[in-house]
Amino acid sequence: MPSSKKPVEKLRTINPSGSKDKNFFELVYEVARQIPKGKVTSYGAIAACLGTKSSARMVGWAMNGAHHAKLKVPAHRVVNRNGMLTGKFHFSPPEKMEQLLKKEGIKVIDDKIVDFNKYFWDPIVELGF
DNA sequence: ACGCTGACTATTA
DNA sequence: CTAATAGCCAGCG
Repeated sequence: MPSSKKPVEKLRTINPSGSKDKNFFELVYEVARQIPKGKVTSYGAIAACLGTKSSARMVGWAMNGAHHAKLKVPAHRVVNRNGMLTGKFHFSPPEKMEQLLKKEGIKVIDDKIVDFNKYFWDPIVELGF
């Protein structure tokens, strides 16, 4: 990953004529915002909620743009399937992610959430899917 | 226009 | 049990 460290502002340009792709990013942000404090979820869960469970990577990519999004998105509450903070290095200070999680009552050891299953928040279930 | 990379996940060896 | 591989889709050189 030597390259590809550019601002994702171009993400807004991906939509030529108001396709649904733009909506996809919006949906990701929306779902992420629904995550209650002290809870976490995975990229795959959000992807599945949107119907694109096979494209969990796109959710992660959406998070990339979440930082520049107008509305705040608790990206720190979104981790991978193992409960590991794989995206911590994408935060302003990488430590900010686990810092926020610990602040919300979630224990993080070695970049991994303790009792992940216990704090897991499934959008498919919680949002009524 | 082609190919590599990536905040993922599930499957196969 | 852990390691490698294959789908996934959009952005960038």
